[in-house]
Amino acid sequence: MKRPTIADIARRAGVSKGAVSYALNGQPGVSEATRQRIVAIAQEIGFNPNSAARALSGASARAVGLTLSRPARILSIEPFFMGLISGFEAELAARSYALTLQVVATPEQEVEVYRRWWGERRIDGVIVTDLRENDVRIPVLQQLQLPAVVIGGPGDTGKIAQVWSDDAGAITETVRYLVALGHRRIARVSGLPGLLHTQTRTRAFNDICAALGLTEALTVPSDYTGEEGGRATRRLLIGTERPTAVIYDNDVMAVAGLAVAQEMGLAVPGDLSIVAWDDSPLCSLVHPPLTALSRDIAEYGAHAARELLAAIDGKQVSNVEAGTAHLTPRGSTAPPR
Amino acid sequence: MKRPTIADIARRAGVSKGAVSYALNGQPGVSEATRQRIVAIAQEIGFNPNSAARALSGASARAVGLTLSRPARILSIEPFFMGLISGFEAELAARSYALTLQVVATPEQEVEVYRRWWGERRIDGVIVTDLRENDVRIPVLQQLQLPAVVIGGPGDTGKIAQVWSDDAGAITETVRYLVALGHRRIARVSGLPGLLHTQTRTRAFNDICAALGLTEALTVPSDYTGEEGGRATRRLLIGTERPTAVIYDNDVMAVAGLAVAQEMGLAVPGDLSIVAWDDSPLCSLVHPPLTALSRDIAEYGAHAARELLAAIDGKQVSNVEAGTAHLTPRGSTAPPR
DNA sequence: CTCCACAACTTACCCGGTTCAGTAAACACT
DNA sequence: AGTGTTTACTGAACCGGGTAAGTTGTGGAG
Repeated sequence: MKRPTIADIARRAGVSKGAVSYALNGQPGVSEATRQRIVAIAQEIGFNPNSAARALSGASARAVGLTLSRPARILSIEPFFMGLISGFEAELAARSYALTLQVVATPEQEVEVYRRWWGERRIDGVIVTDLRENDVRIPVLQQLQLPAVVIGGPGDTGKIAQVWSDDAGAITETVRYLVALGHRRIARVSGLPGLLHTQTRTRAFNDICAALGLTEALTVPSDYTGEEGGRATRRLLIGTERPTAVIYDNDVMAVAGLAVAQEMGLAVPGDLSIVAWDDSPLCSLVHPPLTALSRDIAEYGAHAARELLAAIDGKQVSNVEAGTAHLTPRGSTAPPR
Repeated sequence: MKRPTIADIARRAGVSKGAVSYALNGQPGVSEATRQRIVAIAQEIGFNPNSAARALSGASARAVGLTLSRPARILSIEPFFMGLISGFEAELAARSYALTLQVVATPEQEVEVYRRWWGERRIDGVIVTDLRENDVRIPVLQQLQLPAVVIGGPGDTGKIAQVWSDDAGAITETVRYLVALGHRRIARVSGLPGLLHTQTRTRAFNDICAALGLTEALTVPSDYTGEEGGRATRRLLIGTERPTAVIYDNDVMAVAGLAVAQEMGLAVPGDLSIVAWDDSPLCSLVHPPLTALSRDIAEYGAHAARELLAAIDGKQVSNVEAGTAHLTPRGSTAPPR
């Protein structure tokens, strides 16, 4: 089948290509009557502008890029990214931007992908996740002047917009809640230590524990996988002075931690309370259901997409906080025995 | 920053644009010495061909499309799709094709997206998941002559290539295994009944149960969500003649089913054996770990991507079976008490 | 020495939109 | 009536690659 072009429309409407272009883009330069006639013809023959031609003549590519830099085995089970993607999509589809995805292994590869995309003019902007300290991607994006939005700060990203949620506030609330229940030995199994938001959480965790006089606040670094989360939990629970509550940096590790506790014959929440960060259906469907730090991840993604589209439109955007995760108590937390 | 173009390379190399194009694409028409000089310059200035220009001049867009047609709440937790995406990516990245993603709500919307992508010349082909009976997408793809690969057959897709795994064989093996353990009352919680592979599984399940003389083989339709899976499980377990084993069509429902059993005071696997379809880390990290039907989903995706790229290259492709899921026994299956 | 074949290029047009400069007609204003 | 100004267009250049057709230059055969 042949794709209809504006030349086809122009011929049928008896006008020039230029007039068709003005009419379809809502530009001034054609009369209302002509515009309606042209739009009707476009509708009728099912016209869609060739995105390549459009991108080539200076306009935008109407696409944004997202790189995912976790190994496949983590990506497949981590609900966070799919939630994020759904959120992006809702916003992007509304403005008919496409989302281009690439799975990468390292930040260096990610930089390569950004350079390639930029050179290919394939995308108008990128969404950057998992901000690190002195992130190598930031200077590259600035150099290329590629519109971007960073998720996972707050951090130093210069003029690049950020969307973040108040992790410090959330963890503070959680520790206060556990202490109110009577817990004194609270541990934490964290995500990848290189990520900025992990560091933010760890700092806030240490601060609030110190403020409340908890001397044994311990953070065990992990990597978001269930296996590692389970191992970290086992290590925490074999000590003589085992914690009575553990906070996990994602839901997958929390579920794994729950399984380890059950396997070791500990009652949850009687012997051990568990809190998961990032609520997902996963938390509700295990037994007992997990107390979790909930936030609307899709909305978080939608927010980021809106900021990115604004940046692409040339609007100066600033750092935006997208809302704090709030504690959703379920069956996995209780006063210690 | 200005993007380098072939004109820049041509100027620096002292040749014409055409020569550069021939050199970079490995076409005859330039001497080996000139080619190497041109390639070196391209390398040096970090040249990437503008994908829009390339797509416009008749060549391919070097991108393929994937639509995901499940609600966000299912997508976020279902490990299958992320595994599939990782698999695609591995293959696509190797040939530097981009993956364009769109989340849709209905098959009709999906068709709209295909039409738009085709009109925009944004993609060279699409990957179709969740094949249905009399799928509305198939005739559209044939009409548009858009290269495609279908995942989730086997079904009637005319000339469009299919990649599928032998679900009937897998479920037969599973039922035989459970019967060998001594189970006689085996139930199944299925995925969306409209999907062709769900129907394939149901038919095979009924057939093998009949062949083995199991009269109470019951399939309860569900929708892949944990909530629905849990509800279906509860309905199965409140009867007087409750099943001693349940097979779930995905891991999420299986985990939910496990939680329901635990909540109802049933021991797994003592009172109830559980089998999950599609192994994911999720199955190993609950307690007890779930016996699952494993297949390499990423490889499944990679396979599909290879077929699609072949179809785009104009090679005639046929239906391919991508390997059967095999039973991985873990702690959730045992002889009934 | 002439002619031909072929390699190694160059030239020019194509793809399908966007956009700017130009133009003719309609209209307003003095 | 004559002079701007505005409206509604047209025509052509342009984006950056791909490629068919044309042009050189070189070497070998006769």
